Amino acid sequence: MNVRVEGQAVEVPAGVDVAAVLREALSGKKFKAVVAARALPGDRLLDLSAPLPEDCTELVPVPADSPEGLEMIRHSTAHVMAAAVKRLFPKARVTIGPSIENGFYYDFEVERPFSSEDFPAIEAEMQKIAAARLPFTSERVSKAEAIARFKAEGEPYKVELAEAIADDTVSLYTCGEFTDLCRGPHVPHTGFAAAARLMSVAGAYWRGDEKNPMLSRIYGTAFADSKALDAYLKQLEEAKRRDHRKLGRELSLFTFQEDVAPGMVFWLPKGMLLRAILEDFWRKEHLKRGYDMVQGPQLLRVETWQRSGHYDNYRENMYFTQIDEDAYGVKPMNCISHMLIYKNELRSYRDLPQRYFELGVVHRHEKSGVLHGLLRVRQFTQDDAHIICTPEQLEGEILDVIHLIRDLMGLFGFQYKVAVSTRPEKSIGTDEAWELATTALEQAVQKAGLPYEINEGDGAFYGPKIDVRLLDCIGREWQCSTIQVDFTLPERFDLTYVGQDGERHRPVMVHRAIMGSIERFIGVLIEQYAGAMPAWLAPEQARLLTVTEAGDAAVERICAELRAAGIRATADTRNEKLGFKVREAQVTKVPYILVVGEKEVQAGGVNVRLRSGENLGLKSVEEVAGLILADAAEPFKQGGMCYSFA
RNA sequence: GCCAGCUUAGCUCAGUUGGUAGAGCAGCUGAUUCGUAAUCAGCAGGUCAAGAGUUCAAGUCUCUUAGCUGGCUCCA
Repeated sequence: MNVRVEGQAVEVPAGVDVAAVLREALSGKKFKAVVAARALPGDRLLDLSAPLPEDCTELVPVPADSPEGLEMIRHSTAHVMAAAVKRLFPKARVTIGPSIENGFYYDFEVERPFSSEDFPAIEAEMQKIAAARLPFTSERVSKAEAIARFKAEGEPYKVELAEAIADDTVSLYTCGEFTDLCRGPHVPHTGFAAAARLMSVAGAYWRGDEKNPMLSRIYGTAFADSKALDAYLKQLEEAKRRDHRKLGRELSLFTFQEDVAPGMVFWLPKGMLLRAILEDFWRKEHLKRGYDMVQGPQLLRVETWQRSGHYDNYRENMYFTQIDEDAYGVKPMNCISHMLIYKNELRSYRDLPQRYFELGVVHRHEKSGVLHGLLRVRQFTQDDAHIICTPEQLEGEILDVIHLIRDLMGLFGFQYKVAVSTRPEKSIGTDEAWELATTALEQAVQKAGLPYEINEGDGAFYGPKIDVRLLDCIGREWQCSTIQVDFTLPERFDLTYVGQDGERHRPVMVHRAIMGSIERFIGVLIEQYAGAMPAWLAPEQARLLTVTEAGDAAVERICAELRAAGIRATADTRNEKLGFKVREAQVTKVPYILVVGEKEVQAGGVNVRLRSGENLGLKSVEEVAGLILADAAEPFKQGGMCYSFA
């Protein structure tokens, strides 16, 4: 048979393995860095030791440092780690060990959970296995035989996994004395697992279910070579410098007092100013886009939460308070108030859609282990809105919301992922309603031209949703925007509008948040900009520095002028050396550093230094004010930027 | 809530085989008046997260609780 490899035709006798074909076609050196091959047609990923498929017409080598190659190295390294663990802890039971983004993990059932103190021994054993360059060999056996073998080895989790496989035969991979149930493929030998590092331990439930036993998980990472591994570890260190919790302290933005109010933010003057600017911008943007601002009470009577279903479904996350005979629930969401505002008068189809916007402060008693700086707190502010509309208006309303999401994310340059979540098993509402809402969501995302994935069965019990997730500095995903279609609450609260026919009809409600929570959004924002906020958001836009006290009067005067022009300027007239004051302004990320010394006093201007270190030289006060104001112009005001009403 | 680790001055961290606490930065006081990332000196600052236990003696060993960090489950 004839096969093409990188454009070159190779003559292959039947039954020859993939490695032999590649070796024939490629130079020896190039072949070393190849860990697998793709077979066309069919796009199958093959072990190098696998026999070449009969129908194969083309082979594409998979290099070790390609995304696919790395995935294989990591998956194989997970096996090597499991082999090392079984040598050191023979009683450990193996479960699963996939590759994940940036690494891999393996879950074990052990008497004593692993701690990072176990890492040196495990890593040393892994190095031994890697140095031995043991081949990964695969075999296909009957399901019954695999189950019998895992039973004999005392591996109940593997038995359970094998039993769940639909096929009659299963594939097993062996390296050294360790055999694992695995679909493969794997790298040719354990030498490819040499550039590995164990990262952390974690408890993880078997199959991700809280009711199952907790396993001990070891996270690790692996790369094609040690140089790439070192580069990755260095990059992780760099990323930690952008951690919003560290920057929040360094830039005096916010603080936590864990003993007093765990999971709740104390906003310091600069952080509160940043937040106020962001909120102010956001309110104006909502008014421009046809929303009305409303605000409901912080507490609602318990009976109302019973009616909404929160008392039955969400009680463990709510705070309650009681005075005399009156019991109240602190709101965990804003939707109830918005519906009650809708119901305040009789609505006509001419009034729809009603779009209620609220920067609503909500409290949710999150489990203690999940809190994380600004990104996961117990008291937070949602940029929440509820759109109450007719079924016919649904798709257009959703499209507008998606445009708003796209504009905001584009404004800050965020990378984000969109997912449409469909009807879960436990849900309420008619098939038609679900169909209508899901279609509306999907069509809107498609019309907006956003790539998205479908999360089958991941919707809320009352309706399907769109979620948008942003990445923090080390690549963790945080859900921010959400659009949810809801038929249930309008039903429960008997929302109606009078149609053209004079009859009462049931409106649909869309719950939506764009930033998600102001706290979380600011947290991700700080990491996105590494603390150097754009001029329009910077709490302190310009700082005037004196060289000696001879400049004090000029600096005070210029500072007042800039403030009068609407610039957030401060003056640093402390008796310190200029270098000291410049450094301090620079580390606190002030966008404009304005120096006033003898020269500038005489010329009647300031010396302009940017936080990048660039020096723009002497400029008049008017010039500088113009410069800063242009730089700090509110986004969306600037020529059509980000706008997309197509 | 579950698993592992951590908690020493406002911040970042030292602290020996158990012998009763130390630095830098920040703060305060004074000197210094200086040109683009750290001027010098002095002073002050701690129930070593909280509680209990072992011990002649605990920052150090054991247990309990709280909080934090990284995960799991959940979630904006």
